[in-house]
Amino acid sequence: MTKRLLMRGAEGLWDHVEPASSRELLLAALDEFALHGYQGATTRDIAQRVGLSPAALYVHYKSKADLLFEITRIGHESVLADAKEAVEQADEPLARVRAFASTFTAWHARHHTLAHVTQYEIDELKAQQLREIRRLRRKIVDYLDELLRSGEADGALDVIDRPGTVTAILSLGIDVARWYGSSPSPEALGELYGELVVRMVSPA
Amino acid sequence: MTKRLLMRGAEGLWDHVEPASSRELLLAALDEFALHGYQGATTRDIAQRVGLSPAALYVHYKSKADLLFEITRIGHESVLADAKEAVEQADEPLARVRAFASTFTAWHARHHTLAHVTQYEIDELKAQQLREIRRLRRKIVDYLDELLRSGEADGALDVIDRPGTVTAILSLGIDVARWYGSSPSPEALGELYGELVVRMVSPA
Amino acid sequence: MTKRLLMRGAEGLWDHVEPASSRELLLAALDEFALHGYQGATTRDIAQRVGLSPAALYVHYKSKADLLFEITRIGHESVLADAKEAVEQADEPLARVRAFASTFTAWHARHHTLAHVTQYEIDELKAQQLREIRRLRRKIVDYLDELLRSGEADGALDVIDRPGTVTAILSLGIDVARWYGSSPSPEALGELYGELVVRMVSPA
Amino acid sequence: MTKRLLMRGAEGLWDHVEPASSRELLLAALDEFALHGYQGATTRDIAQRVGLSPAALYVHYKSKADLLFEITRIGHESVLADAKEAVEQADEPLARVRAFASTFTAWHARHHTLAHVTQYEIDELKAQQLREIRRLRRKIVDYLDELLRSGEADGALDVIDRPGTVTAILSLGIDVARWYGSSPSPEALGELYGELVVRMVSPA
DNA sequence: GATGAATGAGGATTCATTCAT
DNA sequence: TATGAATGAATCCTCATTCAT
Repeated sequence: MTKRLLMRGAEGLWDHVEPASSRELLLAALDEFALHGYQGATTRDIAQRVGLSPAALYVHYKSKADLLFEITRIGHESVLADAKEAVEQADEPLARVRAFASTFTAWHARHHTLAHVTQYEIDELKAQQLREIRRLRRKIVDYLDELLRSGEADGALDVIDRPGTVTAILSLGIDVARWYGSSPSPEALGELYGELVVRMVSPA
Repeated sequence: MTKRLLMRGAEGLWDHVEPASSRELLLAALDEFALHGYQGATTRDIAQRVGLSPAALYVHYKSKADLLFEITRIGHESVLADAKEAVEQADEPLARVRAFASTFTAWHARHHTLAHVTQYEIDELKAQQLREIRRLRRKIVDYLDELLRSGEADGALDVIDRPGTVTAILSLGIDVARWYGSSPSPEALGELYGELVVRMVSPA
Repeated sequence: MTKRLLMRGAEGLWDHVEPASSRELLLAALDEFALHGYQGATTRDIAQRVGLSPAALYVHYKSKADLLFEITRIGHESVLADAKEAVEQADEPLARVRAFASTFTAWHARHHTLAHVTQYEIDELKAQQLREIRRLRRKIVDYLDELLRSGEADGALDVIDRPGTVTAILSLGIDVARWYGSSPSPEALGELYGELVVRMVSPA
Repeated sequence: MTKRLLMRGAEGLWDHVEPASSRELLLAALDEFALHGYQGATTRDIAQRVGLSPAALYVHYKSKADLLFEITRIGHESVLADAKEAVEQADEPLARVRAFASTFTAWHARHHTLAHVTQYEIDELKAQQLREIRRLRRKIVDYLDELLRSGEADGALDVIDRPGTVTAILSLGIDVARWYGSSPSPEALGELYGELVVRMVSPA
């Protein structure tokens, strides 16, 4: 079952999207959004990537924005699942923070295409969908915030400014999506950033 | 004269753009790009913001992409100038790194509109202009890298992975442009991030 | 069946263009090009003539230049077919030259709108398409050249300067497209020019 | 005085246009019109060719169409002058027709750039100017017509269809402007076409 | 004479989306 | 499910021309 959880967070990210045409269109949209940005991507090119006519897209999705919504929803759920799972395997507060930071970072490297869209294109969503995405986002912030808070309470962590530190830790991971190409490996990068974050919150 | 330097990097960012219409168009473009993204911004709206006809834009700039280029060029030059000036006022390696991180961060908060465009829209530039912007970008990376290197040589810094740490420090600052609205103050945020970065590179 | 051949070269010029909208757009473009020149014609007016939106044009053709290409291709193929067919019905060299000249001339009068575009707008084509049109053009030149050459060999014709005479004969026909309105009848004009050309190449 | 006439018709075609800027603009317009057609040519490019601002053009000419008018007027006057002068130096009807044809043809080769504009762009003129140009054109037609008529009366010429033959002779010359590049020499081409025309109108 | 700045009126083309089939 | 044909609205950009200086 550990395996199943891992897959949900990582490999099997798209398996549940049915039928195949829907899934293929979603993946094509992801690539096009990552390549040209949401505005720069065209429904024509997305459909063409899958070998369908532009009209076929509307059989599966109500609009171009719907594609973006599905993608960012899956993205946000996936990071959170990955991070939670990693955190739960550690006991010590410091280890838990390290687990969060390195997994969160590694996710952004491993899925940098998805991460890019997930993090930088959400402003293109319409109000209703944007609200739903923001709810997922807040869940991530709250989860990390609680991690720090309980560690502080313990005396196991020395946090200067909790909200500010939360933002900083997330920034380190998110910004990876801006520059990551293929190296260093997601794992190596995650490890390094985990250590940097540990230093940020370790008592002197 | 300190004042003059400060102005070059910060307040007087646009004063040298002449004539007035050129400057106003540049500022209007900046706002529109920040609001809707480069692709989403229209030349009509940019011109309208200044009270000129759409055609007037082309009296001053060869294309929409040219506006973006000018903006990002000014942006990159401004951060680097700001950061350098702050660093030069500190003596100790640790203090210099702190100066860099806090100034770099504060710049991204203070000029978050400009910073947003500068950091997230450069992919829309054509090859030639992109190359020039990348040159400026490398200058910033190299400058910080040298700061860490010389501190390490001194024994004043403990850097785990220099290139990785350079990226992390820059990420902290750059990502501010993604989320910053109006608080905390650029100075406060800079101070916090400066301290976090100091912890990242302080010897145990 | 003679009738069928005649139609291929003349009446049925556009029948094979499918679907109807494509054909109608092509004919509308022909009229607009003839009326205002290629540059002066607008895609808006072309579409409007057919009762379609400007965008509809791009469902059927990649660009305005594509319309011009199709028109000139059909034009060139049609003259050559007409001329060849007429020539093949004559036996004597002099009669064959007369057949060519009168048919070539009559074609330019009968289809003077098409002829105008075919002869005077090809410079607006892009390199690749221009090359293809020039290939067709050379076929016509070569065909007439061979007609004169074999007649000379026979001793049936007295040609002063073969390439120059070829050019002159073609010029007589082509220039018709510049001035022709509605009279004299294509047939009458063809007959006259046939006779003039016969005089040009008859032995004393 | 022969010299003066020659110059009026040929070399000194533009000398009388004053001041220099006016003349240079006219020549620049000629080149641009020949290169891109009247519609395709831009006032910007015309002015740039002379090193002036686009606005300068309007100091010298009322509009782009005015430039075209001046050019075509000069062109028409020049051919007619050339042809008349040549005809007047011959005595025999046949020789006079030959002189007309060869000179008219040679002019179109020698001044093929000017000839192109003169012959193919007049439709772009506004009614008033078009009328004036047509008047000049009719003068040429009438002159040639009278040449044939008097030759016929003499019995020196055998003309099948006078108006048709007039058109044919003019066509031979005019069409040169469509294809002429740099060879054969204007004189050689004129000689050939003169001979072809002589054959057209010689008694058996 | 000459020009820098400005503009009104388009111009070709693109695009998300619809709908009858 | 899928698509060919169609479109309304927009987009960037161009151009002949004007006018205050």
